[in-house]
Amino acid sequence: MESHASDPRDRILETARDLIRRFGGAKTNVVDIAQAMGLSHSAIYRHFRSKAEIFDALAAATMAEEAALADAFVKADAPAAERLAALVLTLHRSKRAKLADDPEMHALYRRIVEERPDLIADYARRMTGLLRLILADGVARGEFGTMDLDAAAGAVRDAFTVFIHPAHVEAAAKAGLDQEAGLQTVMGLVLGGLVAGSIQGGAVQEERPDE
Amino acid sequence: MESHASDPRDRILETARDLIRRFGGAKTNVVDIAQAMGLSHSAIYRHFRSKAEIFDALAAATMAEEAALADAFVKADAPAAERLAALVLTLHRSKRAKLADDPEMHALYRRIVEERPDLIADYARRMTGLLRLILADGVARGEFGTMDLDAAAGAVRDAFTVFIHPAHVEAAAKAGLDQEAGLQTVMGLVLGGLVAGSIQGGAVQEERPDE
DNA sequence: CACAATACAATTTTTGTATTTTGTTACTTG
DNA sequence: CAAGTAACAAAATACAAAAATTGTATTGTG
Repeated sequence: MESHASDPRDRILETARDLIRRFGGAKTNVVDIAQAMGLSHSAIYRHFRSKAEIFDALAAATMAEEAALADAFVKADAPAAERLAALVLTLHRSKRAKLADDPEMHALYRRIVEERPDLIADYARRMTGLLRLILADGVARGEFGTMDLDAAAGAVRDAFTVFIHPAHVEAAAKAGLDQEAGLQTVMGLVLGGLVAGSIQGGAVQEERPDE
Repeated sequence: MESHASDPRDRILETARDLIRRFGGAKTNVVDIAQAMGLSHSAIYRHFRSKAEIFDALAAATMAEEAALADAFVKADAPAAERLAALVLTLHRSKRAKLADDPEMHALYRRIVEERPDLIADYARRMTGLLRLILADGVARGEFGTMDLDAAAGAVRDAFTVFIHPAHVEAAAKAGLDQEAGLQTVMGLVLGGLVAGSIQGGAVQEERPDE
């Protein structure tokens, strides 16, 4: 886990990120990245097997940041309902902020979400795991009723996907809509359901690749 | 509301649909449609102002079919919870079936969903209205607790978007996943929340363009 | 005069080609 | 041998010319 700024992989990623922010993902190529670092482009291929791997790594980094953001709420000491609500709201705002502050990186992320279902499946799995932890804690604390934790975590993820999926967030933003009120309402509904308890999967709950 | 097969507009739409099914939306042009009807292409322009209008009308027809499908559950005489569950499940299965049986028309629909937020907003509005009717009935019957109907209907729509939005349904299908179990679980959660009641909007609930 | 065909201008798509970019390999250098 | 360069083949991209498609205006016909 060494994340020195001198790790060549990280330096490449940071340079790439900088170029993408300035000129966009479409106009950034491997030669440019190498040039910005004072190297020949083939030096890059010592550390990444392809251009796609560089771009994927940037998207993966974004996902990791979000997972870290979410993780804070899993570890926090507060009622599960509060943590769940705060987690989802934070992720939503993070996506919105990224769209506004860093549109080129958002566009890259959005593209990769569309063409790399496997990366998304991993991300969804990780996030669902975090949700599961909060739900389990909520049950342990007596806040929530009984439930099939895996099914419930997947259901919570699905119910909030529309507030976190970059394509939906972007569509809402372009239409000039604020999704936060809707998010709060869905949260009210879901928390009501969780408190009522007896949540079971309709069958074995599969993994879902969306998000 | 005359829908004779002899209405020229309908005949054009049916011909277009047939060609799209056979050769795909990309390879179907106005000249082809006219040719298939034994007309010159300019005759088509007596009835449609542009090619886009033809394609949009096909998507709108699909939306109307779904709205009709949903409407049956609004009018049915059964507990609101049952009707709500059946409505959402039916819409989900309808999208899945379309994807499997009519992939070219599904692709066209998916494309239009992406590039015509206004059409989608209308569709979402109509569907949300239907959901609202069921919710109102549920409250009247004493099945559900009190709620801000507009906010609740929007929240239900948002929570199930992932099971009905063509992009999500397609992504799940491509990954070989069945979404029905997840849908049932979300439904359990949402119904729990609706029964518990006291659902309010976080603020004034805006219209949402997704779906 | 209603309706359809033809002719035509404006776009858009396709095709073939030149250029750039990617990714590999063989070769330097400290 | 770790890190990099230079040279090169393969693939992707950009571009310009040709072809088609779209949409409109004009003309023809029952």
